[in-house]
Amino acid sequence: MLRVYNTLTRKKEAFQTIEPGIVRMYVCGPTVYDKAHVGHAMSALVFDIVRRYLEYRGYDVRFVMNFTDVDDKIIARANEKGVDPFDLAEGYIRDFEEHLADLNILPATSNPRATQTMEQIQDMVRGLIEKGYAYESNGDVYFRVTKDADYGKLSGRKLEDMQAGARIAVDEQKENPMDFALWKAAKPGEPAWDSPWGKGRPGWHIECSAMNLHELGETIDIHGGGNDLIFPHHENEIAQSECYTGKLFARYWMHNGMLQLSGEKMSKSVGNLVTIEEFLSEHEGDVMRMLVLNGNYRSPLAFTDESIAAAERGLERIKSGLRPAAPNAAGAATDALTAQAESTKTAFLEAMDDDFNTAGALGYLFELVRAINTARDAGATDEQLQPAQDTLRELTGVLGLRLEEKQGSGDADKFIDLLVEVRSEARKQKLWALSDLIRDKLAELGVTIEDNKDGTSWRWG
RNA sequence: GGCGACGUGGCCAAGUUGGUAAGGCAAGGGUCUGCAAAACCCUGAUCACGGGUUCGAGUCCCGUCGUCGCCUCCA
Repeated sequence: MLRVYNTLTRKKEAFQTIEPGIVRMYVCGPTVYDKAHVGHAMSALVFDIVRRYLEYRGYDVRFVMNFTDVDDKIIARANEKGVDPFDLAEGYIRDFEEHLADLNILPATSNPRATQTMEQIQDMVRGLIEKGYAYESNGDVYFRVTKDADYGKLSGRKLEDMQAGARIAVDEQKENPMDFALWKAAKPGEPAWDSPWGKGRPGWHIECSAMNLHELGETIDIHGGGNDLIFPHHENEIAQSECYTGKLFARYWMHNGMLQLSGEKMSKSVGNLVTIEEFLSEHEGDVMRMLVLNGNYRSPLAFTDESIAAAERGLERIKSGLRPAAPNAAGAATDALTAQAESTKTAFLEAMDDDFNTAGALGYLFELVRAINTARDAGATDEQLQPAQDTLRELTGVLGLRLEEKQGSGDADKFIDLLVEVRSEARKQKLWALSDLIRDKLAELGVTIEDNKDGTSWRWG
C-alpha cells in the first residue's frame, strides 16, 4: 500500500486515486525568465521519480507541468535585453526541455503555457467575479480572500496573523491587503490580451488553476511543487479553484524541499546558484539524480562538492554491480544471490511505498550490488549473474538512473583487445615496465584495465 | 513576531504500530595483485540538550538550544 505525505494534512496518507488506475498529477513548472538552476532540476527530478514509481506500480499517470511564459520578470528581463518577451520565454523553455531530457526526466503528458490558456483563465476570472469571490478595480481583478472561509488551510495560516505580520504593503486598489491579483491591467508597452476588464494579463496563480481544470478536471490526485510555493501560490490556487468549482481541488499536495548551497536556499535573489547547464557540463545527469535519491525529497538537500562527489562514487558503485563476470569464470553457487535479489526487490518496494523513501530504497540496492559482486568474485558466470543484474537494472530504472557505461567507438574495441593481449603476454614474461606503460597509455585514452586471477578485463571509464 | 519542517558516527542518510541503530561517501586495517585499480572482508555513533510517560524511546509528551523554509518573486 502506497502512502504519501500530504502537506494539506501534514500526515502520510494511504494513496487512493479518484479513478482506479489513473493518476492525475500537476506540477508547477518554472517561470521562464532566466536559465534554470539545479534547484529546478531537483524539483523536476523528485516528481519524475514519483511519476516513474506510480507508473511502475501500474498507474496510468497523466502528468502535467506548466510553463509560466508571461509575467513581470519575463517582461522586465526582455526589456533589459531589448528582446521580445515571447521570444525570450520560448528560448528558455527550449533550454529547459533539453535539460529535462539530459536528466532523463520523462516528458510530461502535457506542458501547457499561460499564454495558450488565456481563454480558460478569463472564463475562470469571470466566474469568480460572478460568484462574488473576485472584484474588478481599475482594470485589475482581485480575489477576495475574506470571502473564502478556508483560506489558509494549506499553509496553516490565518488571515489575522498574516495582517499582523506587517510585511504586506497596503494597496489602495485592494479591499484587503491579502487579496491577490487574478488579472493585471497592462501598462503601456507590455504584452496584453483583450478582456472584459480591459487589456491586461493574468496574475500568476490563476494560470495553474485554469490549466488544472482544463487539462485534468475539477479534482486532481496529486499537485506538486517546491515547498516555497506553498504560500502564497498553492494557497491561492486552492482558493481560486475551490471557490470556482465548489469541489476539492487536489487530494494530495506534495512539496519538495529546497536545494541548499552554502547553507542557504539556492535562488536568484541570494545569487548562490549553479545552472543546470553548468552542472551538466561537468557531470552526467545521473549524478544529479543520485544526489536527489540519496536524500529525502521533502527535506533540504545540501549541494556541496562533497555531496556531489559522494553521489558520483555511489553511482560507480552501483555500476560495478552491472559489470560482466570475470574472464574464464568457472561458475559458483548462486542461492544467496537469488535470495538477495528477491529480498532486495521486496524491501525496495516497501521503502518506495513509504512516501517514496528513495534513500532507504537505495540502501537495499547497494546490498544487492554487494551480493552480485561477491558472487562474481566467487566465479559466477554471466548467466548466473544475469537474473540478479536484471533485478538491479529494473529497480534502478524505476528510479530513473541510466547507469550507462562510457562507450568508445566500436572500432577501437578490437585494437584494445589486441593491446590487452599483448600486455598479458608481456606480463607472462614479467616485463612489468612494458605492461605498466600499456596500462598507463590506455588509461590516458579512457580505458581502465583490471587484472584478475583468471585474466585481464578492460572497460571504458 | 507568526506558521511549518528538521537536528542520528567526519559528511550524506534509513529507521514499519516504541523493544537496545540500514546503506553510501570519506578514513584506517586486511584479502587479491608483480605493482595498481576494482571487488570483497573487518573497524567506529546511544541518536542536539533537559525533563516526563513506559518494564523498555532515536521512535510518544513538555521545555530549551540550534538549523532551514514560508510570511514579497521563487522549484
